[in-house]
Amino acid sequence: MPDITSQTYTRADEAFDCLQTAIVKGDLAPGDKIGELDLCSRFELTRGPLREALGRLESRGLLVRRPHAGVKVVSVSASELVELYRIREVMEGLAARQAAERMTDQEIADLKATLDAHETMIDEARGQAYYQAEGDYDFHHRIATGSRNTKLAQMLLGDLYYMVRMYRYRLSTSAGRPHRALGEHRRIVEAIAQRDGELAEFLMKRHINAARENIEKQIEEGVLTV
Amino acid sequence: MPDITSQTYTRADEAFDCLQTAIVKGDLAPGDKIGELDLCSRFELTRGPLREALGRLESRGLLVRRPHAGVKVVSVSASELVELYRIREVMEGLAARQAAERMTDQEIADLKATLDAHETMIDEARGQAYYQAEGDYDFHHRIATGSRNTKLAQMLLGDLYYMVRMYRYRLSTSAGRPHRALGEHRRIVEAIAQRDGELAEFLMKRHINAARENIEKQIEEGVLTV
DNA sequence: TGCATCCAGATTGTCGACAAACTATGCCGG
DNA sequence: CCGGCATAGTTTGTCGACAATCTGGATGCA
Repeated sequence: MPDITSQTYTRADEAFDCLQTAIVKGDLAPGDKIGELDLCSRFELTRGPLREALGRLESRGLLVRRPHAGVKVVSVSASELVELYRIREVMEGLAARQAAERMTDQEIADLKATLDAHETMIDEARGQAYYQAEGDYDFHHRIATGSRNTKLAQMLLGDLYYMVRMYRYRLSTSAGRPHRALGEHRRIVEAIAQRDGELAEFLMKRHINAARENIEKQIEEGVLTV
Repeated sequence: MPDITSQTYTRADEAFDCLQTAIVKGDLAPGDKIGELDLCSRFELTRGPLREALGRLESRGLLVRRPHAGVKVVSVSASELVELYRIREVMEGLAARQAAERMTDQEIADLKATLDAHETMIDEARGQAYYQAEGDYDFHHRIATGSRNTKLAQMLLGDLYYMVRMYRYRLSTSAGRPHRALGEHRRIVEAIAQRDGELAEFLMKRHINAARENIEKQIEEGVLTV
């Protein structure tokens, strides 16, 4: 019997993961024209699997490809980043509502514990920005999966979050925002724990709206290029 | 100068389109295990481009792939179809709101003309189901692009609609629904024409909600297998 | 009879090489 | 001096073949 857990990673999967993280972490800057054999030598694989991975990345919108002309990392303008948050607002609002209806008590308890861990991290102020960013991602990740909506989770985790994270390292978290964000998170979890889907949706939408406004402020201040 | 409009279709693109339409039209039934060289002989191409296309389809959620075990068309359960409509509700609501804010007067006029064309088609009752289905798709398509939200349109047109259309041919449109749907469309367009984004969003959400309830009714009646 | 094991066949993953298309450099004409 | 064009070089798209892995049936044993 084939071990169902072994998942047998193929070279294409490996290439896909490597490229995706490379793009998200910024090792491959937006707008870069990257050659296929450059990537082959960098990741120790041949062009076959690589091209398959490139196809997947293109389909997810992280790469743009012009036939015979090469592939370059997609460059998301600041205005498009704002549009991304508008999508997040409605989709994560839905996720929060469904999570309130469907999450198990155990999952909710874990979610609370996660927030406690985030709080100590923020209070200790060590690597504030990084940990806050990862903690934020963790929080939204749990709610997306908790919605029990397969396609919704797939779209959020597989598409939107990667594009948002591409720009996360550029965004300066304004002082005091981590604490405020944590408070918003706590209120959302409370609503979920009370199984109040309507409230959870409202709070989540407002939470992401606040994040969007924060970004728009940075754009006006010229911190982020349009 | 290379003609920007010529787009130079590559074999992989061709394979992608062929497979996508084959899946949507039902030529490849959900759950089918399909072999790579079967597909190669069917579409007159080799495994290289085919595998690239398969990677894209998999990334879009139309196929599932297990290493060394082959690829099969994704089978969306009826409950998952309902979840899809929940996503559509919030995303198309957003699209309608942004369309109300951003569509040009010309686009709105075209949209109205489209609805008029649909009405005559429905009244003449020729190919009612088919034309209604295509007309409905056309309507939503225009609003998605009219939102000027690149990623939103991409997710709707490139992901959700294909999965919904996979099941469209199974859904029996209940008598009188085309007329009612057309009326709902008209009201949405009116709101857009008046630049009332909030109302457009509300009406669109209600419109898709009605479609979802129609599907749920069919599920209860056993028309659609769960 | 039922179950586990093994083997054969077919299928998938991977690789290297050939042909077509684009980019850039240099040249020519105005 | 500038713009357009031809050519060389590189990169991409495509193809066929080899090796690793999974599926299904037959076999042996309890």
